[in-house]
Amino acid sequence: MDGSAPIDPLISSLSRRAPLTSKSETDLRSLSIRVREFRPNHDLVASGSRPRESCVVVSGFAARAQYLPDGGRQLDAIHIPGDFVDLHSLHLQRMDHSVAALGPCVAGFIPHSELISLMRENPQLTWLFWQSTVMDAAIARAWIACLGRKLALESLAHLVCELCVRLRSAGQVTDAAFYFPATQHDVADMVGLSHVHVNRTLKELRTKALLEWEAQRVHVLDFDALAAIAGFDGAYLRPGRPMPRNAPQLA
Amino acid sequence: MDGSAPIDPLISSLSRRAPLTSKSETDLRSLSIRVREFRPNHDLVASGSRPRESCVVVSGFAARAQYLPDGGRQLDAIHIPGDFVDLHSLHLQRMDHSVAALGPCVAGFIPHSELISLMRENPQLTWLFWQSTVMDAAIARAWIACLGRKLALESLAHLVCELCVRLRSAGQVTDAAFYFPATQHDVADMVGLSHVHVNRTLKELRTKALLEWEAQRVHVLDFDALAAIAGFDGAYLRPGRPMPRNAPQLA
DNA sequence: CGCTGGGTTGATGGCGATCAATCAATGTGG
DNA sequence: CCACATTGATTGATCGCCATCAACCCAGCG
Repeated sequence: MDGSAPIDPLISSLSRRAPLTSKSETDLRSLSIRVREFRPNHDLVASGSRPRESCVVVSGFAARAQYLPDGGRQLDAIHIPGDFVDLHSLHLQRMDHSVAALGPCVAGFIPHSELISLMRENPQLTWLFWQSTVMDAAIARAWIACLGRKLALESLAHLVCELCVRLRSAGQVTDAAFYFPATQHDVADMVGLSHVHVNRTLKELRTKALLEWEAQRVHVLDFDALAAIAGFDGAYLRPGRPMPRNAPQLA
Repeated sequence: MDGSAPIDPLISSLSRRAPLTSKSETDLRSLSIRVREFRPNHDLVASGSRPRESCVVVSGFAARAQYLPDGGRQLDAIHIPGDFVDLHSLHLQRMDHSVAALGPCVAGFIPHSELISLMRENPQLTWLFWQSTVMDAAIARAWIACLGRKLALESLAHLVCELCVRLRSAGQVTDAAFYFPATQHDVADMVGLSHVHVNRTLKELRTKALLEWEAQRVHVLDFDALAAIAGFDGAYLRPGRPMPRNAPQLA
């Protein structure tokens, strides 16, 4: 027993939303997880595949990536430890995007069949898994607003605010700073800009003494100012509704 | 009996994804629906509210709207008859966006409590409702790619392709044309452009003989050419995976 | 010690925003 | 029946944010 299991980040992520019943925790720990390590930029999940297992980030970061016909790339989600990166693959015929490691990343793969039979007997986990996919979608909507209507400075500030809030609740922010291994090229593909313009805009945020960002370490110097610039309201990141008394069933 | 009930579009939409069991259809018809009519641009659901019911489009169109601090607006989803517009509100504390009628719209409101108790006893509907929220998210991802990395011409072509495919499967496309009551201002807020540029870009699509769009009627003259311009691949709009044998439960 | 990946900076250009005006369709009140 | 206002489509002129192209620097590394 080394005191840390690959399922721990997921358990800890879910229990931030609702106190897990002891049955839920036992059920989760009974899942078989195949653990794999990934190098930066390598695919955890391939676009077009038909996954038979779902993937949880154990440590490090992952990002969903869409490749465009012209060779361009657009990222549409960032996943931190404890996040399912493709729980929605339970419901989709084919992956409409790939998932790539952002920096070095450890991921755990859980067979769909086990997730299904687990949910069959555990309404709380059915509820929380569904809720995970819903909260993912809320983040995607915030990105849509950034991409559609915000300036570069605003979008980048928004990204930093979102990461900061999510990582803080995951306990990965210390002294207002967190580790984030994305290159400026990666960041450009998140906010829909060129890497050159990302560079200049980050410089502007640095010049304004709002943040520092070097050596894969983001230091948030003035969160409130960043949030003001970004028009950031973190409400969409808060835990969802608890499961109602008579929760839905999946069997 | 007038042969058409407000629940019909939803039933027809769900049964396109999976053959509904007779229990499912009976359960759906037993729901109480409060029907309301909305004028163009009026809110079906208000941002910031905590809905206790979910809303289904019965006829017409609705769109999710986010309002930005500077007064700007970004739409992040279009809903056609049979779509739940806010099923995710089951899981969210507060609406992080509003839902507005696009043209005249009739909507039905179903209490969350009834949806929950229905799902408690009907795994197929639990599965299909969850799947609805997942498919919504797939569409949102496609919008992210458009907003982040596509040119105006490509984005607009993509929008038309998406609408055409969705409306065709809903049986609302005849002679390659469909009714769509959005103004150019609305369209601009979908694709993240100014209404002036939307006007010019639509003109270009017209000039190229790819579509006609007047009097709220969109006529798709050359779908394949539009899809080629847009880099449109409709795979993400296809029905999701069927419910596995041992489906999850929510009770 | 050359190579490679990532960050940084400058010069130039273009896509699309903004400002502004016109026009058609519809509606409203006198 | 006709001024008048309103909404939406359309077009032109100008401006600016950001893309693109092109260097250059630096650190890590085989």
